[in-house]
Amino acid sequence: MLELAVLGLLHEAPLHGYELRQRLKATLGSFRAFSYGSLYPTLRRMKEAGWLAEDAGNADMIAGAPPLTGRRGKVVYKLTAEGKERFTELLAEAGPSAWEDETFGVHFAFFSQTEPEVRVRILEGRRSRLEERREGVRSGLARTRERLDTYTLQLQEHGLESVDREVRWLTELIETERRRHHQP
Amino acid sequence: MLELAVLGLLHEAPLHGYELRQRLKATLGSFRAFSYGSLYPTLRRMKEAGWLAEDAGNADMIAGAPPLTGRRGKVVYKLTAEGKERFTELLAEAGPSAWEDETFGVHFAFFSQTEPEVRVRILEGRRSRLEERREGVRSGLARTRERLDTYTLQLQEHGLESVDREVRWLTELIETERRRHHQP
DNA sequence: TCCCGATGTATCGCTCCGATACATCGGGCC
DNA sequence: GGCCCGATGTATCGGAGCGATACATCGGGA
Repeated sequence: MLELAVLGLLHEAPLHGYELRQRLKATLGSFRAFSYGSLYPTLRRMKEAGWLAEDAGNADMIAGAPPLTGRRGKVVYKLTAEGKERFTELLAEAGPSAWEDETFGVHFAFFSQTEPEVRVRILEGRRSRLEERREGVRSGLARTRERLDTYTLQLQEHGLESVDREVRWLTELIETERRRHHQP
Repeated sequence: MLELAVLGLLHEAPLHGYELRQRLKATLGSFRAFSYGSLYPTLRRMKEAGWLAEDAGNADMIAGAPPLTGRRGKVVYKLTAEGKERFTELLAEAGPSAWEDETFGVHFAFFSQTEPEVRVRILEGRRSRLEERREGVRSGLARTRERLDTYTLQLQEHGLESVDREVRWLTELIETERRRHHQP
């Protein structure tokens, strides 16, 4: 997952780790954070896989960096051609890997670079996923309602409403997509 | 986390792994699942820690189990005295460990066994946690709104509304708690 | 001058997930 | 009678991500 996010962000511009994380927070918002504990290992793995390269030209140099001391640290990453290819490849995926809880947000964040049909398929996939879950919870709730204490019940119902809300949100998005798609 | 959930469920009745998981799903609902991949190792760890014991008396025996074949499998777990103590101890905690994203739901699920003041403190802690996050997202959004594409924006705003909703929910719960608490 | 908070890179141990592997049991169907 | 399938049941493995932590530099304000 982080992989896709990194590819997406570096697709716009080369960045170093710290800034990457800032962008991650700004882009995914309350959806997900991604700590350095996953970021740096992921960057290493991706470099090894050949998706990215360290941009040796040091970022600080640009703004007339202080002449003394050979600048250490600040490793700037940029996408390689393979990295860009990989990004396109991942963006084209419209399976469960794109609409599960942990993944959907990241895919959605890069929807503006995603094919319209893929967008719709992901949104619909996500929606049916949630509808399934809603039915599961609903029926479980119907079966065990009387056995549950107030708090458990409250938790369940709040969860149910959250799911409902997301389903409605998705429905709106899907309709918007269809309108845009059918009369461009 | 799973630890608390297991303690809570076994506090009500002895269960075997499979049923434990069913209860986990039924109790936490859409909040969290906990797969076997975490459940069984956790059970082992907890047994080693002395919080649970395998109830040798086999569950199937009760309903006049088929006489042939020495019943294999079906390991029934029950709390030890130390386990019950540990549960009480965990229930009394009212720090961040009780109101973070991953933990709050589990703590909430066992609120009926939790001290009223602890309940309120956890609810309030959770609420300020969410309010903090909301402010973070809001200000980030204000700063970068024009730079974001439609989808990223949509994601942020949906996230913001979700947080808002949960804050409102918590506020209601807190008020209910206070009413109950002050005039019992 | 000194210290603090932001910037910056990096690792470690841990929890949890998803996939997978098995084995058994009861019921429905041909 | 025989077969298969879905529910019940126990268990492990690899991998992703998190939170804490360490450490170093830099700019600015007291």
